[in-house]
Amino acid sequence: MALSYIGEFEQMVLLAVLQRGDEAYAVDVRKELERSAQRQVSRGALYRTLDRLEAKGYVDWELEDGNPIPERGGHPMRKFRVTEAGLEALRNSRSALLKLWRGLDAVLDQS
Amino acid sequence: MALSYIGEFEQMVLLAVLQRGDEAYAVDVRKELERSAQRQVSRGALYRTLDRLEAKGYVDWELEDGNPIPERGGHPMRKFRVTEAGLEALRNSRSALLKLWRGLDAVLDQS
DNA sequence: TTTCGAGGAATACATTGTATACTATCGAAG
DNA sequence: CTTCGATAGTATACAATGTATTCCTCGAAA
Repeated sequence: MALSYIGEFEQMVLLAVLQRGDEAYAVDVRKELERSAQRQVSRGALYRTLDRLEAKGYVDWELEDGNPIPERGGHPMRKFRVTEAGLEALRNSRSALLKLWRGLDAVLDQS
Repeated sequence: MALSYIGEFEQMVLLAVLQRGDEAYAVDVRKELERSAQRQVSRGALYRTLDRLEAKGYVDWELEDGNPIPERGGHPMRKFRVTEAGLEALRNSRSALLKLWRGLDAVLDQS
């Protein structure tokens, strides 16, 4: 199981974490996903995927530093970050897709 | 199961079929994949995926017209083609990824 | 007619995708 | 200080996808 496979949803979650920069709380990541991918994301689906990405070493997280207590109730919020390994995986996927898209713009571009 | 999900490998297989144009025999598709995605693809994996794509209506195929018999033994070769629904699915995936990549070039570009 | 190579199908199992239900914790209402 | 509701996260369960291994079938060469 050398280079573990990265699924499509995992890829999108990683990207959404990156997009959020310093504000990569699960809730924000979910909003980013629904906005960009135009699809519903259940909380369970997201947390499950984040856990798996963590197990692969593609993300890590810390409890927020500044204001330790979330706005209102609930568990302490985790702030996610993409690791170097995660970046590497993203680069690989992207590289492959770019190659496969090459020359197909006429068919794939939606105007 | 309204808009059925399209996995990453399915997406790549669709793209490889497109890339091959009129020569989209399974064998060629496999070569295209290994070349672009830099990864091994077992025959079983490919045929399984092609079958699923067919079940979703994303590809169809016909037995080759010109020379009806393969070069040497074996089953008749199937020539695959991406359907309009398949193109639609590809456009959706691509659109989502392009959105998620936006602004991350500095991190994602591998030189 | 036996062997061999090529294309494909069947089987089996691991990994991912996804929803639903559950737990815990805080602020506010009473 | 007890209850309620909202919020953040966890657990469980199952469907869909990813992937390899094995088997089958057909011609051609020997």
